[in-house]
Amino acid sequence: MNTRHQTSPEHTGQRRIARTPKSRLRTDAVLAAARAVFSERGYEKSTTLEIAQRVGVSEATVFSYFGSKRALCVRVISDWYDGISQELETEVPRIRGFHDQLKFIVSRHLQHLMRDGTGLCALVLSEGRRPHNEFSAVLTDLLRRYTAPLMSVLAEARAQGEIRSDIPLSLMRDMVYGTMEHLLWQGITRDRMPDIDGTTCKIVDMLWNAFSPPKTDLQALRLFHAEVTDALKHYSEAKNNHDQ
Amino acid sequence: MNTRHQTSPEHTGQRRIARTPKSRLRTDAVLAAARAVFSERGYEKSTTLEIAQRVGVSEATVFSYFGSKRALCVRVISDWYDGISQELETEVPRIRGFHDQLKFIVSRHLQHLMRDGTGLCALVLSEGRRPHNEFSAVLTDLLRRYTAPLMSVLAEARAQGEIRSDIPLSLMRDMVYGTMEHLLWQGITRDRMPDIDGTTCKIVDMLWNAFSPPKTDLQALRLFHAEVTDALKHYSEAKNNHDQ
Amino acid sequence: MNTRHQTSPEHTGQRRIARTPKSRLRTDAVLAAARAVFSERGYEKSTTLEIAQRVGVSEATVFSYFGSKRALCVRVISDWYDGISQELETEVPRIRGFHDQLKFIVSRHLQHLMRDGTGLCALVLSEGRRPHNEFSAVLTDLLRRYTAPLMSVLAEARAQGEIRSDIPLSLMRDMVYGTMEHLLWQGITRDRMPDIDGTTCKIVDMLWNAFSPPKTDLQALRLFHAEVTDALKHYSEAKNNHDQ
Amino acid sequence: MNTRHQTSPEHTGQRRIARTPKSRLRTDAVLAAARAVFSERGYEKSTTLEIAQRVGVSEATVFSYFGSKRALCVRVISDWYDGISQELETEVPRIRGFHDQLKFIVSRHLQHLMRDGTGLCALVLSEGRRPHNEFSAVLTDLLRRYTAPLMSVLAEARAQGEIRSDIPLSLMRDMVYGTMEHLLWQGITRDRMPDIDGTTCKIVDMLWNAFSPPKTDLQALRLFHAEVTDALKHYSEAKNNHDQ
DNA sequence: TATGAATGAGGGTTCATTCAT
DNA sequence: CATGAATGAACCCTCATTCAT
Repeated sequence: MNTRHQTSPEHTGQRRIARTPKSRLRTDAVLAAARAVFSERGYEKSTTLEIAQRVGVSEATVFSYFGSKRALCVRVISDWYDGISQELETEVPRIRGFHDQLKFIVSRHLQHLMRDGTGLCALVLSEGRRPHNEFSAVLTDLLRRYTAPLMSVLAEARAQGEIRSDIPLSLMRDMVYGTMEHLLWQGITRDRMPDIDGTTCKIVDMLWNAFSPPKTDLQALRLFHAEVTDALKHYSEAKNNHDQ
Repeated sequence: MNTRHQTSPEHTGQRRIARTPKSRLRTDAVLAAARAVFSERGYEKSTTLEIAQRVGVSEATVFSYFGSKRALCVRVISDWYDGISQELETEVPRIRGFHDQLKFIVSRHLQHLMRDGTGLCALVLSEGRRPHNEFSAVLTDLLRRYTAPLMSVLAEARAQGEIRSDIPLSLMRDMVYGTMEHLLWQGITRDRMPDIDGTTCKIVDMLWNAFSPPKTDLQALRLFHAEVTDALKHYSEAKNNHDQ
Repeated sequence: MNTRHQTSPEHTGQRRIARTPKSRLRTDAVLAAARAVFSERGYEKSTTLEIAQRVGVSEATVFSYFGSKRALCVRVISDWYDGISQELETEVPRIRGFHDQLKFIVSRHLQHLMRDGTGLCALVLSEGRRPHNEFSAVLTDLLRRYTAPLMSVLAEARAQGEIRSDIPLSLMRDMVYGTMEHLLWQGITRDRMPDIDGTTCKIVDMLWNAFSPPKTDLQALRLFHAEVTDALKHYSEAKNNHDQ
Repeated sequence: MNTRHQTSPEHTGQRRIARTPKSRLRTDAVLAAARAVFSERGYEKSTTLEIAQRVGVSEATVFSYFGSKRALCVRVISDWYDGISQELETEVPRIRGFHDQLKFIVSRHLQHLMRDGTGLCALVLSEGRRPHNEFSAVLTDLLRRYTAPLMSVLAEARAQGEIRSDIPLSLMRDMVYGTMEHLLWQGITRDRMPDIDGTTCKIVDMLWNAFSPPKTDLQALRLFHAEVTDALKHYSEAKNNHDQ
């Protein structure tokens, strides 16, 4: 949750605050409050004053730890991406088989998005994805890292012939993430979140079918079925004639 | 594009403005400017001043036509939903067959989202979907109407046994819309929009497979294949024995 | 006082306010208040709030007329320079003779600097002359225009042989303006301003002597004096001898 | 550079710091950093944080040595005045003759103002001369001491009849300092400083002429010339008559 | 002695909204 | 009907200064 990757300390606008254990607690407290406020109100409607008040410090203190409102929000979103990215990077490679890998990714994703309530989910999906906005520069990299594990899994599956080759991987990725995110949007809108396990299975099942190679053997079988049926018909007719 | 359904005049905050043809032109001009500005900047960063300036009127005039910035934005988003909803409601019933209906819906959806540039797409997907925000009440209904045609199509397909019955229709809807929207987000982020026709086909193909009933016939065929193969083996063995 | 030269309306950051006669009065009122506050406190210590309060309007109104504190101050300083520049440009060419031209320039300069109290003088001399500060760009041109009349006068005087040619004109200019400005600084510091007319005469007299060509005729006269004295001495000696 | 005259320790706000050799080094380091920062940014735009960082200590430490930002700046300016005042007080009395004394003062002044770059010059001339500002009280005395050597030289010259007596000495002082400072302002503004020696000679030459007593002897000479010429004419006429 | 940390007190600027004309 | 003008209410951010450790 705190392995800073792209944003070195200097770039966060942090000022005057050293790295003592005590200040570390404050940093986390501010981060938690910011996460909460941004989640509840969205970026624009959140105020640094409210964040400060929730921590029980002055606004100036917040600015000591994070040089600007924007930097604070970037950090909140970064941490979210860091969390799930790190988990996927660690766990996915240990899993064998495309089906289980996909299932793991979907499952964890739903968990993460739902864990901090609907608000953070909205923040990440909404504020974190506005085009040309102030965050894009930083977030582009985060997004790439975040989708990388799925892309690897898809690429390997394709190499193994486990998924169809007539569809760009990016479109498959869109289907995976899009389905989940839309599902969550609906949940957010209606304030009712779905059951994770059941939903995971259903989604993965659909995705599996969507990604499976064209059922050439199915068609072959149908052909075969027709031929055999035809053959048997002739055979039985012949036999009948013969027996008669 | 302008058949007002859910928002009666009072709710838009409209004041003092009669419904003369002239005022009608003004209304449309303001709406067009608002659509442009909101698309380019997002709701929070748009200003009523800029909207007024693009129309060439004063801010006060804008407020005469639409009582508040919020009402104006609601109207812009409503119109977008109205447009596509109306089109789907009219056209979809004329189409026969689940596959073509699905294809039509996907195709039109992509078209609409991409038509006014990435901005409006972002507005609808982002501003128009924030939880608990000022728009939710109105937009919930719009969303329902907007997804209704797809839900009908899915329901009928299920009734016909054309799609699997072990998955909630809402999850299928999430997969349809989610895939498209994620695809568009990516396009927005990278400022490069996909080719509509090709993408439509690919998406529909994947969805078709995802939604198809468990391949009971495939499995039946496999079973049949096994049986026939076995039978033929016995037959040929018997024949051999017989011939010998 | 209001012939805007370098700063076109758009560059002043003015917003929303048209050019009606009424708004013109407000503009002037704000300008007057700003001139007073900037004069009393200097740029950095002045607040837009105080300026607004002196006019009896809200801060926001001030920002409607002048887009920023800086623009307001630039305008105050510009107006000062405009005033004196315009006067000099109009009047100086009508005057014959280097001495009277110089006298006019010095006199008017002292008048202008002292008219609005010591404060504005300090503003112009201090804030308006900081190197590399936010105003420099605009003020460089103003300064040039402001010193141009003197430079012309000096150049012409030099062409006429009325002033010495072994000193750069720029150094003469420094002596003219420097003397006056230092004089005023002293007055500001001690809060006691000098009498204009008497001081003007004294300054001009010193400058006249400073700028006059090396007294070649004086030296010639000295030589002549020596020769004549010598001659007379011989003459009287000769006469004495003769008389004896 | 550090002979404290007017500011006793209490007035500088200095607190808690003893006068150990070590603390002395710190004091000097802080002073040097402050001089640099104030020079580069001007008083208002300088921050105690930046000063502290350049020394490599905490802001609190700076406040231990100098009780306030203001006190620190007063000290910087005081030191500058101390430096030049002390030099002038020591050296000027050793020089004989008004001309050389004036030349020395001008030369040293230009040197000092230009030595630390344009910044300190601007600080002293601009921040250090604002009316009614927080520094005035202290600086008035500094200024007096700083101008004293010149005033003495002028007073003596007047007593000797070497300079005209119809001009207040203060006005002469304004011309001396004003010329130099304006010259330097121009240099600062254009970021190009003049050559010291050549400029000194030219300035002193002009000042010399400006201050010289009214050329009563010139007029006497003219009168004398007229008389002698006349006398000679009569003489030659008489001689002619006599010879004929 | 030195400093990490906190903050009070503003500061400039923005903008949706109102209302008299 | 249209609008010029005014503004209340925030908002983000800065920084000299204090104080416990």
